[in-house]
Amino acid sequence: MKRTTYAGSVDESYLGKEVVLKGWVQKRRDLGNLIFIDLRDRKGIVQLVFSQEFDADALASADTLRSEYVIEAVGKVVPRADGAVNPDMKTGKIEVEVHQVNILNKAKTPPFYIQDDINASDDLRLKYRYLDLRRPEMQRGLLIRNRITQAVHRYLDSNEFVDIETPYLTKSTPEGARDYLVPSRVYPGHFYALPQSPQLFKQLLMGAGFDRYYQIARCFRDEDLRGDRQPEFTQIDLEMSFMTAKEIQEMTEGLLKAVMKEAVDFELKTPIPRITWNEAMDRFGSDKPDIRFAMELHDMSEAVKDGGFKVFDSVLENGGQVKAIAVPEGAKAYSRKQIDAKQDYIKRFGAKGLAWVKVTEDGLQGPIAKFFKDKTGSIKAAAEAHEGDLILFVADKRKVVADSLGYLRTSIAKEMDMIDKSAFAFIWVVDWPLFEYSEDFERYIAAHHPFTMPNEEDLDLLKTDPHKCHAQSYDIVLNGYELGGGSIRIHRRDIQEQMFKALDFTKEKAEEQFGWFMEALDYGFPPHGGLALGLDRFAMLLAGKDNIREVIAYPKNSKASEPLTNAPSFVSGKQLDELFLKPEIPADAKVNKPEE
RNA sequence: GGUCCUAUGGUGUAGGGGUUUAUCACGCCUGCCUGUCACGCAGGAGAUCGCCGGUUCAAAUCCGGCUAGGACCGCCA
Repeated sequence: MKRTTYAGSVDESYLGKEVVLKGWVQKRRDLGNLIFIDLRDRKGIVQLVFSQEFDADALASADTLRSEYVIEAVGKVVPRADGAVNPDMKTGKIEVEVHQVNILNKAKTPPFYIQDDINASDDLRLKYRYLDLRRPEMQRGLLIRNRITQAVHRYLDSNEFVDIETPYLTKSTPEGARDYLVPSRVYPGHFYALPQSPQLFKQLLMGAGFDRYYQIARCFRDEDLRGDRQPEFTQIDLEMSFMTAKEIQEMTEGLLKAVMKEAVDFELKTPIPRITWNEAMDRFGSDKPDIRFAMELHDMSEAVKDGGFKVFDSVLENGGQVKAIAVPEGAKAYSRKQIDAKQDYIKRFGAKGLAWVKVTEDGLQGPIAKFFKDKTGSIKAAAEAHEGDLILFVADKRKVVADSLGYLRTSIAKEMDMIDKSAFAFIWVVDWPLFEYSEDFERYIAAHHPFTMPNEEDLDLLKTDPHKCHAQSYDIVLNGYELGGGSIRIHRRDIQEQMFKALDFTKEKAEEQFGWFMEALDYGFPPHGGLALGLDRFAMLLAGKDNIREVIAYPKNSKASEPLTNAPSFVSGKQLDELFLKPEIPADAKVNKPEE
């Protein structure tokens, strides 16, 4: 029997017609000689009715049906009686009088309900991911993801972009994240690496003359996981020749506009606002500011200077900053205990403390208020605070101040419900530093990546004082998440060589690692640049989720394993022998995963 | 590598040394029921309270270790 339509698609246009439906039993309501079955497929749910009046055999069969049985049902679509209409259901005005039903497969009772708003653990959901994915909410997320990628293909195709695949088995390169390695059977002791991104391959495609490339590409980074980070993730990867940073951003805005329209029917206004990296750090304490709410950081140096509060004074004398945010109506909302908890939290960013005052009708109140009795007006003005507000101060080095207040800003905004959850607030963060100092490596590393073009006016600095250079790079930020980033790339060998030099590469090391790439720059390489968007994060944000696992069909758990297949796993000695591998596992190493 | 939180029938939970035969809800099973849609009613089954050890006359409960999961810091060019 051929399915005539989806269960969830049956509507009044089918009235009087015979339909063949296939799907899962969502729910059985057995009233004796009258049985209702909610039949579910990916389009929704329709009510089946079984009665002797339609077919006695079908009624008998319906009695044996259980949740999640897979069935096919033949019946007539009829209107429901006046009192039996269910206004909460899309298909609530009709039902299907079944005169034939076949069980296609039985089902065990699932470990959790196949419905939205379950609170089963993530572990259980991942182990039975195929059941989790039956839930409409999960299907909705994957369908939004699908609409995004379909819109991307359409928009880019209509703008002359060429979809080209790049290798997954490629060369390990220094810098950046830890690589996933794949041993070579043919070359003992040699390894491929899974790509952290198609970066150099897409640049070479510019060298090849394709001038507009895109790929929805999987990327791999062997680092610890977070809610917005998986070891394998998907980028919408773009690269363009002969375009300025501004032109690339405009092309991206066109893409975002198309995606927002098609995926969630949101009218994105362009141009998207731009902010420099410096301004983002100063005003929001973050390089990925959430601009759905204000509560910006304010420099309090002048207002608190010479107040006699030693903590502030000594920080300022040592070239640090005193900055603050004013929490609207925060004086009542935050108890001393809650402020202390915030203080404990920001210590992880290096903050030594969190100073605060409450703005009341009698002036400032709080442990440090006594230092600023005659400065109430200037403090209120500097912090843009009003009566009833709570002013939170952090005094420290620039980065500590930014991290701490940036965190406080977003966490308090969430707690105080200051965020419009229906908003999609995009912003470009431009003019990034070219380098950042790594405490770990005790040297400068590329802030974006080593192929990023410095600002034209900084090209001389690259030779003399490279670490002051800013870059022609840009991030696109959505609701406080780094949605994507890109840059104009270096297309001249001399600049690329200077870049490696600034990164403390010896000439030999640069040649060994990237000689193959730099040689390409010698053969008429066009100016070019591009950008990559994180598809998982994009889908997460458009689906209104707070974890990218919710929009990935088969994600890893937070310990980088996959409970469904139980990957990673041990392999046979034969497999290891073929690859010339011999694991040496320290006695204290954790080697077993659950259920091994 | 570090910090914090969690672990009790299939699922989610209550219980924080002995009034426990471990609470409740949903689910599951059996029976009844012709207008349900969170169907209803009656009955029933289902848990060695994550694992190991310690304290104690007595441990689901207190302590230690381990394991697993989650969040965060580091890490993520």
